[in-house]
Amino acid sequence: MFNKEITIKDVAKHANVSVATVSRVMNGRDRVSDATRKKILKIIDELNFVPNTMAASMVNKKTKMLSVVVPEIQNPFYTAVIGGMVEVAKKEGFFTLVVATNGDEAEEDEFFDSFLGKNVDGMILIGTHKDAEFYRNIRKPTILVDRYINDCGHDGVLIDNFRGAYEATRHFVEYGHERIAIIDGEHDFNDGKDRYWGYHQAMHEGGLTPDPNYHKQGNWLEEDGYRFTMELMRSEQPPTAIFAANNVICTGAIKAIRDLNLRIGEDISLIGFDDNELAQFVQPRVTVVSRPTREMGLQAAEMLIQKIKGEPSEQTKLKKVILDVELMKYGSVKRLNK
Amino acid sequence: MFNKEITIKDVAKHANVSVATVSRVMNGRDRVSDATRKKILKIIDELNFVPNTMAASMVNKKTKMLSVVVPEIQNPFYTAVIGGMVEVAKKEGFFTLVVATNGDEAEEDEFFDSFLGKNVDGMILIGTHKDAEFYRNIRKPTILVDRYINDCGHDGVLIDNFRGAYEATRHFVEYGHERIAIIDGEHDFNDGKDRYWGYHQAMHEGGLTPDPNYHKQGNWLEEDGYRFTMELMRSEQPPTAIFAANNVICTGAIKAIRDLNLRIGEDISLIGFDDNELAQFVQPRVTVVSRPTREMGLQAAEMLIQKIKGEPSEQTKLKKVILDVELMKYGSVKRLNK
DNA sequence: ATTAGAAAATAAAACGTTTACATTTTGTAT
DNA sequence: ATACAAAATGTAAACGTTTTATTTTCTAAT
Repeated sequence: MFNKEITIKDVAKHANVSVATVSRVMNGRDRVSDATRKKILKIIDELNFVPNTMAASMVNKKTKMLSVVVPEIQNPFYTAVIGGMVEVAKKEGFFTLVVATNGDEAEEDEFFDSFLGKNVDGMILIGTHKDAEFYRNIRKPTILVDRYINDCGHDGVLIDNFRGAYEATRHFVEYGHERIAIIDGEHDFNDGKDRYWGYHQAMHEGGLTPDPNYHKQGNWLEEDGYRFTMELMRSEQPPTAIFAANNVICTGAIKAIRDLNLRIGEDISLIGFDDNELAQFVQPRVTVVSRPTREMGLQAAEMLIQKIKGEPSEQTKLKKVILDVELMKYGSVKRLNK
Repeated sequence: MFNKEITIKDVAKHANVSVATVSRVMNGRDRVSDATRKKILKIIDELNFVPNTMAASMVNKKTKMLSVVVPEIQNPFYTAVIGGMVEVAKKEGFFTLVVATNGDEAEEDEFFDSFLGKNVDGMILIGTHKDAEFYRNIRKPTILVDRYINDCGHDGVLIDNFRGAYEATRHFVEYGHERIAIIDGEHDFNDGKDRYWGYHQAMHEGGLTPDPNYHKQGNWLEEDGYRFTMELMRSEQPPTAIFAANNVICTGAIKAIRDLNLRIGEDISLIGFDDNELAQFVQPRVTVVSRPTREMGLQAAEMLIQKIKGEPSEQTKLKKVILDVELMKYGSVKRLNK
């Protein structure tokens, strides 16, 4: 219980060699004779020696730690990204520091000031800041996920938000819908903005003019989905279709539709962006724009580690990886024409 | 981009003082004249100096890092615990390392070997190992959450699984149910075991003998909930009530009931352990044994930090904190008697 | 003006590694 | 046996802090 921590020196002493030799067998760097290697390995095992990574970090400037910064830790989208990242990181021998900023710029600042500044090899960032300046100040290898800020100076892993919304809306149009509503939120980040304009373009291409009364902007929250769906359906001329621009809005919409005693795919057609438990449960299952959440984490982590390992000279051009979305048609859209 | 990292030495040089003095103003430890303090603070700000925590850790043996080890990172129960923990940790100036073991003992071992052994001030552990030995070998301040192993030598934060299951079952009995089934999993850990015996006791107290045919043991998975519910309801003499011993089993049960075209609270009564999205959605809402997930994280983190800060002499007795559960009656249990 | 004592500041050791360079040992060809 | 290259190991500096022991500076009482 009170035995002092065992250091490389203890191992060296027991093995009758210098610390350098011990260090060498641990890192497999230089050559060491087979005999001594075995001897040292045995002693390491006997003494239960585990090297102090921080001491090592001091000299080689690698901490073998990554960090992932997300707005909140309980949203399934973020945990999926984190899950993917942790998996890759572990495989490559990195540990992952998880930081939640609560979507608060000040908290994000604080974090950067206090810790990250120095001790992490790289990070994956789902940022809250909206100014490119903030991101340009980050000197560590960094990958932006989901929310990309132009001129930020970092690589990104994104999905094609525009296309997702476009496909969803086009699906409505093809099925003969004309009164198509969209529930989204502030256009603070490109992702949300793109979704709106994807909707917009598909409307125009279908010969429809987006009606401002059918565009409900909240805060991307479940309660917005609920409230606006109620509002829309109780209006004089309710829409025949609703596009819920993110997962929780969709959840809210489903609940509202239920509480209004309406039938999905019959009284009202619905498409959600991003899958979710409820959309899968109700019948018919809700058609959704599915995005590869876990893959985003995997991809981002791979790019990050690549970057960390790579020569500094390999300063390639900035890279944005756009992962594809897919419209999963499950039958929550009623066919009106033909 | 390529400017060298700024160290405490640079600050000292610019301020014309020794590094010791700079260190002192940073830590507020010793006294420093007001004039020099101001001067140094200004320089720190100007140079944008952020101290290297690892170097500091080397000498004072505190990393200001906590770690939380969970079986998986996508289960809402674990993320809730993590969320609570991260919140407390941040407030106290600690960062949180998240480790997922995938419920695999070998992975858990590997983790302990490689990193945690030394570089974290303490940890919260939702362990996969079943042997007390494993836990006794952990020399760091550690709090076990949810799954407690006797004689492990660490404090724990738990919920009253026995009582939760007992209350649920008693509720069934009071409403006149006699054919009460339970779907659970292996009794590897005390939590699961206790739930079964809580059910068991309530049955006996209600003058009922638990029927082995009504006890379905799977692997605590959603598919088990689905499969066993199907099985039970299609049997010759289906139960009138089912107790789903965890959140995902309950989800599976709800889906099965839906697919069987049965009505919850009418054709079959259901109680789940731990709340979940679906249980909240269906109508009537499913009665659940609710446990304070986030609070578990908060409580555990507080105890942990307390322990870390405390004098080593304060070797108090082991402490198990049992948080209370609550049976939330929402109407998925039909009244059969009276 | 002197000096004791407090206050402020410094010098240097320590933390546990890695690694460039130096030295010793071993092996090989003459 | 000798010379020399290659292999194995050792020595010591470095990483960026904190902290103890020590020195310098200041304050105030004589």
